[in-house]
Amino acid sequence: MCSTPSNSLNAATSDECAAPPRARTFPILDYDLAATLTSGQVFRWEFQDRCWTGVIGKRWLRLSSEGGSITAETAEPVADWNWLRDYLQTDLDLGAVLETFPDDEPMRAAVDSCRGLRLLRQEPWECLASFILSSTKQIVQIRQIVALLCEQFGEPIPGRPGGPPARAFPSADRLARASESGLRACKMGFRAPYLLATARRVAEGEVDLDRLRELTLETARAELMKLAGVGRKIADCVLLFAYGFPSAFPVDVWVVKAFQGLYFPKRRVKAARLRRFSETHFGPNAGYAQQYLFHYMRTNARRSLFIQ
DNA sequence: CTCCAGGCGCCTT
DNA sequence: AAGGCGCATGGA
Repeated sequence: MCSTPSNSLNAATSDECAAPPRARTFPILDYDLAATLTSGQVFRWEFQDRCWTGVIGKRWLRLSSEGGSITAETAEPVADWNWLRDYLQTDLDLGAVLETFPDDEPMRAAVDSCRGLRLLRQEPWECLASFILSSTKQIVQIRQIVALLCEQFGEPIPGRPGGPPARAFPSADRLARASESGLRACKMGFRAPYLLATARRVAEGEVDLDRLRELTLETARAELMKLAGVGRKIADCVLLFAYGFPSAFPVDVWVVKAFQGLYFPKRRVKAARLRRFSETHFGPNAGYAQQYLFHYMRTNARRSLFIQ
């Protein structure tokens, strides 16, 4: 795979009782890795040498997709791969999710254009911090800010074999000890005080991100929205991308634009109304449907189907 | 040059 | 409750 000698996987599987492998292949159908990693739910993956290179927790890795499988290669041996299975959500029955989508023209177009788009299950702090940085920014700029933040504050971890160290996403503890000007140096502008205040509250334990898993969607959302720089939209992104609440439905400018022309062609529609509409129209996996529409709007549609 | 970007917080009505 | 505006920064 990738640009490395391709014997790592074979060596690992043929050499029983040896050290844990550095590579692992997951058989999976209907998984569009490129769409998934570029669809604006996550901001650190880079495509180079026909592989996707990124960091999950404190592990550097690269992913490649061929036919009916995804192959992962890490910097160091891994005994238990459940962390990656969970992140990629490889056990999810995507077909069952797609079946719950409404059978209307825009939904069909969105699914047809990127069947295999998935939702990841991200680490909550990284997801929360990244989306605090996302407001009124284009995805390319969010990626740049996050990259600078990781370079500046992230813990060095083993990277590509023979290459420089990679960086973990900086912890809340570390960012809580940063200065506002230090954060502004990462080009995040007016978002710096928001990120700093939220990092401090998480670091102090005033908000326990792990505990949110046990709450209802509404209660978890209310907890997130107590944090600086976290409104309804960013809270819903975290609830969907990190906690896996399937009905969390982030409404952003793209979703407003898409729905405006489709379902509310006459009057100007507000985000609150779109959220209520989404609860009934898109079914139990409304969040998943939203991600398909969002990605479709950003890539294929532009101003063809939705905007006359 | 202007316009706008996966918004939020705060200030007016 | 609902609408308007400023906030940094950089693509398009």
